[in-house]
Parts: sequence; C-alpha cells; structure tokens
Amino acid sequence: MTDRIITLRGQSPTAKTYRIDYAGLLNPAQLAAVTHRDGPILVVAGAGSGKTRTLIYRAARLIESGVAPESILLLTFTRRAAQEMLRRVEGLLGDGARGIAGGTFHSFANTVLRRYSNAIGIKPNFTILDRADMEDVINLVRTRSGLVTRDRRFPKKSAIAGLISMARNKRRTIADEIDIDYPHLAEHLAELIQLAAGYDGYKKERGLLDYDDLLDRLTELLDRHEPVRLKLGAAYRYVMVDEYQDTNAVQAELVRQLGREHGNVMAVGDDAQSIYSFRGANFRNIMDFPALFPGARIIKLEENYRSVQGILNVANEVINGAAEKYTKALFTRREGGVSPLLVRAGDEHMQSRFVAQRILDLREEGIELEEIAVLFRSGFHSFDLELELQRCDIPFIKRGGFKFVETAHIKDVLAHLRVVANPADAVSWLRVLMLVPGVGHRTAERAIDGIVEAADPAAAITSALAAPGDRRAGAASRLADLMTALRAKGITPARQVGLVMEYYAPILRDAYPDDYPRRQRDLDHFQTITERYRSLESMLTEMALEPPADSLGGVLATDSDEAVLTLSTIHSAKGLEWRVVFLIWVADGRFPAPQGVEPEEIEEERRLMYVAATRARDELYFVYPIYMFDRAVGYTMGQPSRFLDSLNPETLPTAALEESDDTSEG
DNA sequence: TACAAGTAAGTTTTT
DNA sequence: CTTACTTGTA
Repeated sequence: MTDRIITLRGQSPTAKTYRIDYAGLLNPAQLAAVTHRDGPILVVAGAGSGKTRTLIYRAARLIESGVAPESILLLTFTRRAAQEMLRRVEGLLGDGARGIAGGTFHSFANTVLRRYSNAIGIKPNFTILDRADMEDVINLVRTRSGLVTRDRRFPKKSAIAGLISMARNKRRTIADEIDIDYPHLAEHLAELIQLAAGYDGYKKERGLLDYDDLLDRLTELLDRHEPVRLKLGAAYRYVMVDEYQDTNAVQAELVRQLGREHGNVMAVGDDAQSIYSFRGANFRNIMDFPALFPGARIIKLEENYRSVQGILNVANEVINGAAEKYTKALFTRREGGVSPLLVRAGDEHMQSRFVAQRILDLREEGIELEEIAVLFRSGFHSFDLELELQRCDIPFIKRGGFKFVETAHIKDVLAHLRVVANPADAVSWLRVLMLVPGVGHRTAERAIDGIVEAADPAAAITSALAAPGDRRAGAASRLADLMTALRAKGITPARQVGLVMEYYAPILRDAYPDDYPRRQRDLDHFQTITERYRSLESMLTEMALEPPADSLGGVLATDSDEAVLTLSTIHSAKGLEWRVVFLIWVADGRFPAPQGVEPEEIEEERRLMYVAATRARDELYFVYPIYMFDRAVGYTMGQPSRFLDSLNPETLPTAALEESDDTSEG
C-alpha cells in the first residue's frame, strides 16, 4: 500500500492554486493580461473583446494571490461602470472581494481632497460646482467686475465656461487655448483672461470647486506633498484604469502620480472608441501610456465575443473609412444571425412607428425589452419616439441628454440645502434670495455679503430684507424660518428636502403656472431618492458627481424592477450591450452632428457610430427619415449618414417602409 | 432705481 | 426651452 499524497498549499509561489480556472475561462491574450502581476501594462481591447471581463478577473486573480482588496484601486468613468465591476468581482469571489476601492476620477479626487484638504488650504466642506453652477459664477463675476455688458458679441456664459474648462483639461493657458481652439474669441482675449482669473479667485474665496478643480487640486496635492503621495501609493498598490482612451492630460498626469512609487498600473482602452475629445480627451493618450510608464507591457484583445459577424462587418467598414488607422482589427466566431438593416422612413414619425412596431414584434418573438436599446446622437432625437412609445404602452427609461439636477426647480431646491452645508456659497445664496418675491439680482447681491458673513443667516436675512413695512417682509421671514429649521440638529437630508419643498411649493406654482404639476412630480421623486442619504454633504456631493440621470416619460425615474426598454445617447451607452440595437437619425445633418466641421471632429463622430454599432449582439437597425425638419431651412431631403457611404451594399442591405393598405394593420 | 414681464434668438455629447 | 436683452411698471 502506498500512502495517499496530500498537497500543502500556499508555501511556495509555484504551488499556488486558485479557485478560479483562469486558463479555462479566458483566451490566451486575456489570460496574459489577467495573470500579469507587477509593473505597468496597457491592454488595448477592441469593442466586445472581454475588456470588463479581463479587469474583473485580474482583480480576482490579485486577490486570490494574496493582495488585499483595499489596495486595489479601480478608476472608471462612471459610477455605474465601477459598481457593475465590483458586483461581478463579488460574484466570482464572494465577500473576499469586498473593499476594492473604486469610482470615477472625480469621485476619487473628492474623497482624497476632503481628507487632506488642510494640506492645500481648502475647506473640507467645499461645495462642488456643476457646469450650470460654474456658469452662474462666471455671470456673477462678469457683472461684478463691470466687464462688458453692452457688447453683444461678447461670448455667452456657456461659451466662456467651455473655454475655461477646455484650457484646464488640456493644461493650457487661456491665451493659448483661445489661440488654438477659439480663435474667434481673440478680440476679447484680455477680458476673458481677466474673467477667468476672477472666476478662480471667487471659487478660492468661497470654498467652491468645479469639476476641473477636483482633478487639478488632487494633482497639485500629489505633486507638492510627497507624504500624501507616498501614503496613497502605499494604500493603493494596484491601480486599474478603464476607458483609458477617454482620459485627458490632467487625468494621465494623475495616473502617473498614483503609480509613481510602484508602477503597478493597468490601463485598458480602445483608441477606436475615443468619443470625449470635447472634454479634452485625446485618443493618442492611450499610445502615450508607455511614455508615462516606460517598459509597459502591451497586450491586444482582438477577438470579439459580443456580435455576430454581420454586425461586426458594419462596424469594421465604418471605422475603416477613417482617415486614421486604428490599432486593431476585430474578428468573431459568431456566425449567422440576422443581417443588419438600413431602414429608410418617410419622415420622423414613420421612423418612430417602425421602431415601436419592431419592438412589439420582438417581444412576440420572446426578446425582453431589457435586451433592446434605441440609441441616438443627441438627447432630443428621441422626443418623437418617446411619444410613440407611450402611445404603444412600451415602458422605457432614457439615459443621457437632459439632466434633472440641472433643471431650474431641482436646482432651486438644492440651492437652499447648499447654503446650509456651505454658508459661504454665495452663488447658491443668490439663487435662494432671488426666489423671494420682490427680490431681484440687485437686492440679492447687496444682501449677500452680510448673510455670508453672519453667524446666523436667518437673522441676517431678516435684517436685510424684512424691515418693518417692507413689502417683502412676509416672504423674507418665511425664508429666515426655513433656514433656522434646516439647521436643526439631527435632521435627516430627506426631512430637509421636505422642508424646502413646503417652502418652495408656492414659488414653484407662481414661476411655472403652465407646468408646475410636472415639476412637482419631479420633486416628489427627487425626495424619494434623497431618502437613502445619511448626511447632507454626501447627498450634495453625489448630486454633483453622479446625479440621477434616468428619466421615465420625461419625469425623473426612481429605481424600478420593471423590465423596460432603454433609450440612450451613444455617449451614455458606452461599455454596455444589448441583443437588439436601433440607431435612429442616421442621417447627415444629425449624425454627424451639424456643429462639427473640423476633420478631427468628423473623425470623432465616425468613432461614435462605431461605438453605437458595436453595442449590438444579434440585431442592428439603422433608421433615417427622408423628410427632415430643420428650423433654419424648413423641410429638407434626408441623406443617410456619410459614414455609411463607403459601406458595401451586401454588408448593410436597405429597406423602405410603406403604409399598409389594410387599415387594421399598423 | 429696481423689478417683472415680454420678446427675440440660439439649442451635442459628460464628469 | 433657455438665455439675454428690451420695454413696462411701482
């Protein structure tokens, strides 16, 4: 009799065994990326090539190798992507995966900055400005400094905000940025420089940080305070960055700083899917990764597991029409399926009817609404379709485009809460005060300084606006009472929202006599959402960094388990996939969007169409209307998008719609 | 002087 | 639909 052999695990690296059969579950390229342990690595991953899968298995592999989950940092572009990833790692490893740090660049920056705020002289209770807030501040600074109000040609606040933000994302001075990207604003150079400086000063003074500040100040913190950098480097031994092609110069620098001590940085991305240059991203960044981390290993994932060959052919032919050649060629082993189709509709409404009808048929065929998406270039492209879907009782959720937290009524409510969290937030005070009947910007601006300085804002409001005999006394004292109530100890954020809504309801009715019920419904849903927050600060931060963006029938959506169709801008659909995808408004003048004229902008639109096509697994429909309405020129004849010009007719067959003679059919 | 109401023009994509 | 400027009113 021979003895049984019992293996002792975990003593030597060679004897290491893993619960997960990595070699059996991954292809050789994925396996190479997943088992890569130390040192920089760049994974160039084509659409549908298992990019997310690779990230998840790498995280699992690290943890199984003894790396503590807390020392893994996963940076993604959306919180949704981060959560999805953490969920899937937990699916693999169970509780062993708990504790992985992750989030967007901005939310990570927020967390670190609040902890180390004193090191770079910012207040820990800083307020985050979203784009609309930024524009409000710019306007305020502009009027205060007496800068150009008469000149009609002076750029609007949104253009100024775009300029300032772009300069910072590309790490340029205002002068350089105007020179390179905004030459038409050159005549206002001096004022714009002054305005940008005023804007910066104002934020510093008031404890305000905009999106760009979050990244910039974190970079500054890491740059100037070596102990902090070393601490973070030690805390996060393994850094993984998703969608690296959409990073800009600031984010690339941040990644470099975070990985400086250990070099354990994995960047994953696809240069052909770079669609955020308007935010300062440059798809060439991904090719510069080896320059950032010399000696970086490069792995390409080129096998597509998502789409059938017919869909991949469309995607490949679209991207092959690009002036710039990208780094990979996708292939798949998924043969068969239905051929993609280019559908020509008479007008926009026929386009909508076709999509709705086909979706109903798909449901008959057993395809759930959850497995279907309708994608489009711009948020407003789906308006007509939304009406048609409602008519057909097809439930849907819309992502992207319009944002609820940027609507006036939600911003109004939030402003009342923001002044509680940060009494120095003068822009929010301005908004709050101007809502008081009888108070305009003049009165508000005069009252602000006193209120900001005051230990008790309620008393300051009373003394500024509610003098005896003042016609605004009643309204002002209601505001003062509200402020006192909001500052009560132990009050929950949801209760605070409730108090503000009580105060705000009559103002809402007054300001929007035509559609206040709809806005009121929004606010009710908004209050439901706020139930889950424990602190006002965390709520306000999340509203700025990850605002609720989904809408149901034009109203803010709350979490629901109902199976629904997805409508989405292509930008918001990134990284996601569906069995069936419709792409509507595939017409020149809509896609590419008419605003882009530079060759580089057109190239990005082409990549955008590539992203759209590669979202589909089994069926793909491109739809466009012949009769298009344009406000500028009236009705015009629609042409298919120019990106389809070079396509082989066999790759994308066409179909036309006709009305049924039989009135009993659609 | 300051507020409110009314008019005319421009409207991509997101943290 | 929102922004920015113009006109009307207290």
